[in-house]
Amino acid sequence: MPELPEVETTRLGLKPLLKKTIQEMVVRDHRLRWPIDVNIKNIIKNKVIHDVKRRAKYLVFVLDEGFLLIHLGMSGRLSIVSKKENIKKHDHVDFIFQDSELLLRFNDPRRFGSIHYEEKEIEQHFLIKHLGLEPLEKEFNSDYLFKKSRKKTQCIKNTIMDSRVVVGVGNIYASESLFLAAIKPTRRSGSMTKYECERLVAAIKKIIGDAIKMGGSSINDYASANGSLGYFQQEHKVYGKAGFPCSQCGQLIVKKVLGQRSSFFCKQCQK
DNA sequence: CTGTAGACCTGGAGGC
DNA sequence: TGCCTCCAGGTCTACA
Repeated sequence: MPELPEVETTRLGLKPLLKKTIQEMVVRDHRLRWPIDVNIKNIIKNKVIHDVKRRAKYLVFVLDEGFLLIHLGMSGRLSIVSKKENIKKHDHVDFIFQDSELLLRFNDPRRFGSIHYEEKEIEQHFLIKHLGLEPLEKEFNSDYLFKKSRKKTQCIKNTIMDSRVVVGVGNIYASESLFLAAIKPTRRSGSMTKYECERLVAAIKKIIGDAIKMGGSSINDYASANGSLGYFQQEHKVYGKAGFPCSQCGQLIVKKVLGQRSSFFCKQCQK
């Protein structure tokens, strides 16, 4: 999927939908990570989109009443396209608007994405309520990570990818952040010093912040809502670079599976 | 409570 | 060309 910077890039690309009224939601395939509730299309009909926010990797459409919650999973994409645009494979859902030649199209080959409606408090939704801090908020700091990592025996990479601790640190940015902080992904979380937590928090904020500024990582032609491509993938220092020399020291980058996910790092630079 | 493996699903790449 | 295996941006759920 899109990692957090890609979701944020998508969110920014959805601005043209503000103040538009949803005329119809067309569901061609309801079989997403959770089946799309058959009632949603009736509930959101004629509602106005007042804002599009983001919590973790969830896009939150603020309607007159209630919220539409969309997750892109691994391969999901939201694009604003012309009503005349041909329907392609995996174009599962369309949102059609009143007085508009454009529509919002949800495409997701692997169907790990999801679409939910929450009537009341979005923070109480079952997919949202357990979530930890946003990486860019100031409460996510070295004191917090140090406290959270105490007594943990798991690898630090798994801890920073745990959404109950901090959200939005996906597989690419976890490897990149650990490289920038010069910390081995296999380090036991409980062994992290206060200073290392400080470096890691700073690295996560820098990597994610920079990636957002650059429009995300366009792996496999990932594109934002307006079709533009991101450039952050050109900045990857270790992710997907197994066997290539480290940009810092020249030693070959290695790949190791942690928590069933590929992790990339430099044995020389990361301790 | 913690940590890990399995599950969901499609498609592309590479080997034979 | 076809078939097989492996791998992929996420994260919930079950189980030890």
